[in-house]
Amino acid sequence: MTVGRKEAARVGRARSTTAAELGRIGLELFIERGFDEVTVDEIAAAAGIGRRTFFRYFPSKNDLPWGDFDAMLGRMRAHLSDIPADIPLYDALRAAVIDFNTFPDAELPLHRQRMEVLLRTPTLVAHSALRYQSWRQVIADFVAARLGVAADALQPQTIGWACLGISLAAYDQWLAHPEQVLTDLIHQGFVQMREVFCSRAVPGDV
Amino acid sequence: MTVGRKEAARVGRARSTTAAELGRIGLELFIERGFDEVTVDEIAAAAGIGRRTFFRYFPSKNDLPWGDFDAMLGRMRAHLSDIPADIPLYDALRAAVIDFNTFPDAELPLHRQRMEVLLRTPTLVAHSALRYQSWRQVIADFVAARLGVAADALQPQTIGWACLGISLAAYDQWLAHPEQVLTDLIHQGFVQMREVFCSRAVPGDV
DNA sequence: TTCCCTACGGCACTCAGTGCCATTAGTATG
DNA sequence: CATACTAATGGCACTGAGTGCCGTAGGGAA
Repeated sequence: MTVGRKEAARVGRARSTTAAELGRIGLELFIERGFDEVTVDEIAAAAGIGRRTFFRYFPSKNDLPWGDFDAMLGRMRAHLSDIPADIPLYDALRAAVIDFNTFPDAELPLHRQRMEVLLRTPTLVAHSALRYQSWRQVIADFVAARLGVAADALQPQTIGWACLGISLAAYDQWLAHPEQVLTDLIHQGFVQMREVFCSRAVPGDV
Repeated sequence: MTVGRKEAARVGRARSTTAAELGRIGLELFIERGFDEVTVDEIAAAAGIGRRTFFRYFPSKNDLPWGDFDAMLGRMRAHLSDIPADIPLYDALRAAVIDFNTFPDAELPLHRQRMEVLLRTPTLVAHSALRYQSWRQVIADFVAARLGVAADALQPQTIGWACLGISLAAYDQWLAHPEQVLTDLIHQGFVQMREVFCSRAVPGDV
C-alpha cells in the first residue's frame, strides 16, 4: 500500500500524460472553438495520444471540462466538518458554499471560461446533473448530521438542492455580468432565498 | 389558419402514428427492460415505423419518456396567473408546485413508473436538466412579475431552483417510499426549507 | 538478459443522431 | 378519372461517442 505522493517509480510502462494535462489541452480547445466543435480524435491528436487512450483518462468527453471535481468535493467536506457546531446551519451552509466557490484572483479568468463552457453548452448542462448529485450529497450529509436524520431523508436532500440552486443561479448572473463578484452573488442568493421562504405564512400552514 | 381540433383532413400523406402513441409504446419497453436496454430501432419496429421516422416525432430517444411536458408547463403557467395577488408568494409557489404534481389516483401507478425511469436512469437524469430549465423559467417568470424585477435576475432564478429542488427531493422520497403521498412530501419540502432558511441569522447578516 | 507488469493504441463494432432524396399517400383541381 | 400539389415516410450513407479485444511497447525487478 505505497501511497507515495508521486509514486515516481512503479512497475510497468510509464503513463504518457496525465488527466490534468489532458484536461488543460481539451479545455483550451473547447474555449477556442466550442465543445461541440471539438472531437475526441482532435483532443487525442493534440495531446499526442491515441483516441483509445483518451477514454482511459476520462470516461467521457463530457467529463473533461470538470477537472478534478472529486478533490474539490473532498475539500468542501473537510471545510464543513471544520465548522463549529454552534454556528447556525444556515450560516454554516452559506460559508461552505461561498468557500467552495472562492478562487484566487489569478485563477478567476480561466475559471470563468471553464464555467462558460460548462454552463452554456447544452450537452454539458445535461451531463453536469450527474456531478451535481455528488455535490448535493456532500451538503445533504452535513445537514443530516446536524439535524440527526438520515442523509437520504427529505430535508437534507431538499437543502442540498437549495444550495446547488443558489450556486448555479449565482454563476449564471456572474457569467452574464462579469463586473459582479461571484461570492457576493452567492451571498445574495442565500439572503434572497430567506426573503421569499420566510415571508409570513397564511393561517393553516404547518 | 384552420386550428381545427383534429384537423381531420389535411393535404399530403397522413401521419402513420402520433407522438403520444409512440411515447406509450416506448415507455412500456423502457419500464419492462430498462432505458439503456432498448434501442431506437426496437421502438421503431414495435411501432411499425422506420427508424428515421422516429426522429421526426422525438428529437432524441431521451425525450420520449417525458410525454407532452410543454403542455404541462402551459397549464402550470395558467394556474400561476390565476393565483390572486393577495396570496403570499411562498403560498402561491407551494400551491402551484403541488398542483403541477397532482394526478388522478388512476394515473399514479403509471406516473410512478414513468418517474422511476426518468429519475433512476443516469442518462435521463442528465438529459432532464434541459427540461428543468423550462420548468424553472415558469417559476422565475412568476416570481419576477410578483417582485417587479427581471425574469433573469438572481432572485427569481434562485427561487426557481429552490422549487425544482423541493419537487425532485420529494419525488426521490416518493419513489423510495411508495406508501407516502407525493403532494404531502412536496408540502413538507416547502416547510422544511423554511425551517432551515428562517433559522436565526448571526449578527452581520445582510 | 529475462520476466513481469502496466499502459498504449489499433481495429472493429454498436448505437444515437443527421442530411439527402426518392417514394408513398393523401387532398385539391380540371 | 387524371393531373397537380403537398406532406409524411423511410432507406442509405455518414459522423462521432463509447467499448471490448488484443497485440505491442516500455518500464522495473530478479
